Amino acid sequence: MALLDCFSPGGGSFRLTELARGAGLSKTTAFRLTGELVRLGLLERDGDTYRLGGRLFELGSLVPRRSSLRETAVPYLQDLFEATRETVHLGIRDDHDVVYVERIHGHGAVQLPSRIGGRLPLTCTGVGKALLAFSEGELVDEVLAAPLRRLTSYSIDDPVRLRTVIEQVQASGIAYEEQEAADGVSCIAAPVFAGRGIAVAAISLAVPRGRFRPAQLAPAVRTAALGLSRALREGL
Amino acid sequence: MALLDCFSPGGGSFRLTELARGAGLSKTTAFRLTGELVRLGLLERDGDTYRLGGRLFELGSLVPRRSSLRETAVPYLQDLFEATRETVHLGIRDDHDVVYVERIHGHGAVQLPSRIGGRLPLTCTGVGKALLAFSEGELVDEVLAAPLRRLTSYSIDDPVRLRTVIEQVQASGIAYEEQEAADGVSCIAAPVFAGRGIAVAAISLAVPRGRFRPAQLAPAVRTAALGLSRALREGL
DNA sequence: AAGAGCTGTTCCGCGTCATGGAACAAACTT
DNA sequence: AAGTTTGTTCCATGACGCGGAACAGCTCTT
Repeated sequence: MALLDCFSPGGGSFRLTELARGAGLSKTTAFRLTGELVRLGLLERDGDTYRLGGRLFELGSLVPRRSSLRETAVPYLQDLFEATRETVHLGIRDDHDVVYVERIHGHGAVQLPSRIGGRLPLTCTGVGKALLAFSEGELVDEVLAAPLRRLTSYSIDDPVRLRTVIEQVQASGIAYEEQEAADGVSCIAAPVFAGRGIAVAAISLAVPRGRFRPAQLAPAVRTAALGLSRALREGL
Repeated sequence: MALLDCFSPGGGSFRLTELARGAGLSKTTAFRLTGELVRLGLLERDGDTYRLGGRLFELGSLVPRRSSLRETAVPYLQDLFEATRETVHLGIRDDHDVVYVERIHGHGAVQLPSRIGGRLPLTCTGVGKALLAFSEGELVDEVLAAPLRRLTSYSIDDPVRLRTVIEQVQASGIAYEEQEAADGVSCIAAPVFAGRGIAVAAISLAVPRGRFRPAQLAPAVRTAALGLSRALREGL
């Protein structure tokens, strides 16, 4: 795992020595372990560089919560994309982060820090705020107690201000985010419920700041989120 | 890996004893190893049952070939879905199997054996035939030499017949498949090229047999495949 | 009610197998 | 041509993973 974690931020490829250093192993053991990982399909070797292996992709696609959610969500994300032609996200919460499960975009999509399987702080993203606002008990307090991470100069780092934002989300059922995750792009999100009151996922639209029209986008996002919520309830 | 492989066919959840048996380990070591895997996030424990962990999803999403292909392909798959409203597949080859990388479908989608990250024999699927027809040198011979697996009663198990089918695909640039992977559903596919002549992926449409109109679907599939091919070339 | 068959969990002594330093060859840079 | 990388092999040492045995909690059976 120490070796595989070297790839965690953004994939890519590494040489043996880099992996050994990154994992804190001696070159000898790194050599033997990478050989083993290649044999298992978890790593692939191309000349003298290593990258993550296809086996990981297959195993990762089998993770239950993620893959079943994704499967039933796709049609609703699809509808939302067709109605708005903007980048659609589906995310879930893990600890204090949002993990993106699906992302649908058209040809000229804006560059975003979100990536399927990627993590971002709950507090900097529309999906994160929607998840946080409808999370169990003391999570909001926990998150507000920790120092708030920032991704841009617009990211909210004041716990007091963030709390009122969260309360607005709870009242309206819609979360906004304006350039807090990436410069020049705003975001509108809605929570997805499976049972009572706590969100199991959230859907968002990421829109270039120039054409951000919340009044037109909000109903579409809500509709998608409600449709998915209903589908998840019926699926059970 | 022996433990993780227990989940390989279709995910789900298992108890400790099942995992020990499935992996060929003593209950004691299975206990210790599952504990370790849970600690690493590769497994999740819920009461007395285990399932694959979120970490695997994240690592799997970082696998380079898969994720970059997927990222640039999504808009084209999107277009294809909107034009046809049928289930869209994107697959690559691994050994003698096709591995599905993306799948887009609408609300009333047909039940299919294909799943993202799932494997099916090259010879039973549209995507597989397209990949096989434009693969390197001796792969066709290799595949035809091995006994041909069957998924339905329509699956081709005669090497001679399959060879002529492959040659038709090579000539036309379009692969057909009729109920060879699942009863009641047919398929039309086109190869995606990155450089010269060998396919790096393939795009397919899966259509209920009742409304399978190849003449109307073929141009759409080819257009999507050509568009993606161009995007991959320019991306490099 | 009390046993029989499960489950997951802990303990522990044996023996294996992973470890990392040292030495090596090849391919770079200087 | 010397020097510093790289990946690779060898090997003695000892830590640590191994599985059998024993235990505790549970559900059924009788």
